[in-house]
Parts: sequence; structure tokens; C-alpha cells
Amino acid sequence: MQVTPELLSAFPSLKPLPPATLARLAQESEVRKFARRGVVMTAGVREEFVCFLFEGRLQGVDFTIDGREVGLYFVEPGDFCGELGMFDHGPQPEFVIALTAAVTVFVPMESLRLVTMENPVLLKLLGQRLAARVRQLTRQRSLLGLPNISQRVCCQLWLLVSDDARQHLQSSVINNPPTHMEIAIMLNLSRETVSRVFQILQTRNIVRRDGTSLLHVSDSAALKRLADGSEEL
Amino acid sequence: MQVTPELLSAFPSLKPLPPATLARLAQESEVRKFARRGVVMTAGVREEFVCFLFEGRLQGVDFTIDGREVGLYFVEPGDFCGELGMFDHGPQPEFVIALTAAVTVFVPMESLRLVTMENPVLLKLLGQRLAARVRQLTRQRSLLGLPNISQRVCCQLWLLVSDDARQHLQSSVINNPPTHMEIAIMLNLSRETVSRVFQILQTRNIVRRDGTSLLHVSDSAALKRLADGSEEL
DNA sequence: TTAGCTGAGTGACTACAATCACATAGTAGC
DNA sequence: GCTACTATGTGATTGTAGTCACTCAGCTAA
Repeated sequence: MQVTPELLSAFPSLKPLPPATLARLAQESEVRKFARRGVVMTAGVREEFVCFLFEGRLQGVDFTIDGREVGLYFVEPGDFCGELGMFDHGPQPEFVIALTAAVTVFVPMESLRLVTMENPVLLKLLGQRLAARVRQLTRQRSLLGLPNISQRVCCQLWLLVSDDARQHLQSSVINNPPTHMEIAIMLNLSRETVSRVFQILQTRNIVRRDGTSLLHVSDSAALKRLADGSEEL
Repeated sequence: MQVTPELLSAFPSLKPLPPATLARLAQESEVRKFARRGVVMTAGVREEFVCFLFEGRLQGVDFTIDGREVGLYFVEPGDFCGELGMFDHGPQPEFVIALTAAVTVFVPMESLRLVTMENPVLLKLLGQRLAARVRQLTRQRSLLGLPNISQRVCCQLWLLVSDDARQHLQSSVINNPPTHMEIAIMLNLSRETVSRVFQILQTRNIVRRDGTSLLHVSDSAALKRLADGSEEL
């Protein structure tokens, strides 16, 4: 399918580029659609594209030697993934799969590399982005160190709450919340354990489910206390 | 203490820089020595230096909310740490502590930033380095997903084995191996558990301790099998 | 409507790693 | 040498999360 420069400029990281550059990139890029559970990027393969997510939700996942799934991060619309090879020409370290049906734009890595040479702004953005990834991985790692399981779940939930709700301890809504299974693989837990924690949170009126695509966080303050360990579940 | 350009050029990442640049950097840098357990970098602080390790061994560590220590990575001589702020001016995400007495060179981040503008080679190196860090964090994360504890320990041990010993399944030696405690915090285990796994490995003649600073891996093939799960302990 | 699928809730049981509480061995400093 | 400290080894006990085996709810596609 045809990619227009306008489509590309919908992505915050590409927006600063000059129109001519966007036009060139657009010509070389392609739209790819994925069904739920589709494999967007394959681990160990030198993917020659950076994947920009237009619609849907992706997840970076890895597998342990014994086949267990490990959740790494989520990709939200406007964001991108598969950019690691931009820096070291190495293979994609993890799988990226579609959690929902997704629309993406694949931009060839080599073209993007040329663009960064002329546009330091993009290079800088990519660097910041990679740094953010390291910070996220580090935070997630220290989350896994928590010996208390419900605290781990609450911390993860807390990270999904919007920034301003976190700041002002307001009640808020999480759109398209991850399934229990998805949370479980992020936190090294079994699905059942996550389910049991959610049960407690719900009976305590801290969170409330609303259909499959909404999760209300009614009592942000309590969730925060559980997340930072000042209160036990 | 005075830093000479020669000292700086001992670091692989700085070696490619022109002598004049090295001389300038050397003037602005300083040697800092740390005792065992000394804090090299503090989490949450905007450290204005990149730390190059000359002698000794450092470890990046974080702490969970409840105060538990979490091991993230090791820094070996010739390598550096604290470079994340180069990309996004953000604070240092984790602590770095000295595992042994250590000699380091602190290079001001701002000077290094200026140098990268004139020397794309350094910029590229930094990017590769950050990418390597992401890969390492990802690998470590999937290690934590292993449900079998001895496999986890063996995997970690396997990562400490030198590359060519890994390739050819030769017996090899790990210099200054991490203590059981250091391994434990990297793998989310208790010290005792690590100790018990080592006991089994030793009675099976797979590894052998030689004083405090050497660990012989006598049976690399067995270690590999244990690491990849084709054999159980 | 029905079938089929995925996600979620729940009880019973169990394995296993953490914890505690020591003992012992190295090493470093004086 | 002696002392102090850190690293390591080991048993007993216990808590707790994983696993298994279900049921149930909600969605969607024939």
C-alpha cells in the first residue's frame, strides 16, 4: 500500500524532518497490517526495517531457553520499534508481536540511516529513544526484584496509569489494558497469580473492570501505596 | 591526580581520537580511586562525568522499593559507565559500586559531548555501546524468566566464560569471579541457593575453585548442557 | 443458535526456594 | 600471631507461588 509523506509526519519522531526527506522516505516505505498475534519482528534476524506503529498495540517479547514467554515492553501508536540495528547493524534481539490487529509503516533502515547523517535532529531523537529504552529496561528489572508479588503487580499497574493521574492521585482509566496473561509474562508470574491479585484489588474497590477494553482505577492513592510498599495487600 | 593523554588512549573507545583532542580531554579529566564497596555513581543524580575504568571491577546495581539489592551488569577494565546522560541529559538510572578497589578516570560529560560533535567515530561507538547495553539487559531479562534455578545460575556462569572457551568447549578460567552474593542479586536468588548450586557443580567436577580469585571451569561441555537445559542438575 | 475460542476466576495440592541460624573457612590488618 | 571481617557451606523449617483441573463469561463467526 502507498505511504504518503503526511502519514509519516504523523509520527512525532519523523515530524521534524524536511518535507523533501519525508517524501523520499515515504516512497521507500510500506504499510504492513498485522492480525492479532501476528509476528511483527523476529528475534535473531537482521530486520532491515524500522517499524512505526500507526494503530494497535505491540509487545516486545522474548523466550527463555525452555520456551517460556517473557514480556519486555509495549509499543503504543505513534511510537516505533526495531531500531536497535540502526546503531550496531546487529540482529533484532527480541520478537515483537501484535497484541491487537495493527497497522504499521515499515521504513527501510538503510534509508533512515542516510537521513540521520543529514539530520542530526533525528540522530539525537534516536539516541534519546534508546536511552529511554535502557531506563525502561532497568526499571522493569528492579521491579522483578520485588519479593512481594502483589506489590509487583501493583507497580506494573501503576506504570500503566496516565502521568497526570499519577501526579494528582485522581481516579483514571486504562484503555485496552493488558490481559492477565500479558501482565504475567512481564512480571515472571503465572496467569493465575495475577488473576488472584486482581480479585483482591477489585473486591477492595481499588480497580474495576468495564468490559474488555477498559480498566478503571478508582482509588489511585491506594494503588500507589500498594505499589510503593507502604501498604500490604 | 594528573591524567595524561596516554592514559586516555589506553581506552579502546578513546583511542581513535586525534592526539590534540585527547590532550584537551586529559586536562579536564581526573583520576578517582575507590575502595571496595565505594559508590562510583549515584542513582537519580545527574552525574556530569563519564567514568572510565582503568583497574578493578565495578557493578551496576539498583535497589527495589523495599531496599533489596538488584545486580544489573559488571564493568571490566577498559570499559566505561555512566554514559546514559550523554544521550538524554537525564539522571543516572542506577548505582555503580566498586566490587574491588578500583582506579577510574572521570571525563566531563559536556567535554565529551563536544568531542562527539567533531568526531562521528566516537558518536558511533557510543551508539553501539548503548545498543550493546540494551542487548545485555534483554538477555539478562530473559535469563530471569527461567523457572529452573540451577539453569539460571549455569547460564550466568556460562556468560562469564571467555568467548573462545565457549566456542570450543575448552576448559577455562574465570578471573576474579563474582561472589555468590553478587551472582545472587543478579539472578534474583538468595545467596544460599547460589551456594548450593555451586556445591553440586563442584562435586560433579564441572567447576573448581582455586583461591578467591580464580574459578576453573573444568567441564565446559557439561556447563553448556546445564545452561541450555539439555541436562538437569 | 450453536460451536469454538480466548480470557478470567478458583480450589487443592505440592514443590521448592527463602529464611533463619548456625558453623567454617579464608583474608586482611595490626 | 591474633582479631575482625567477609565469604561460604549446610540443615531445618515454612511460606508461597506454580501447577493442575476445572468452571464460567464474553466474543465472533458459521
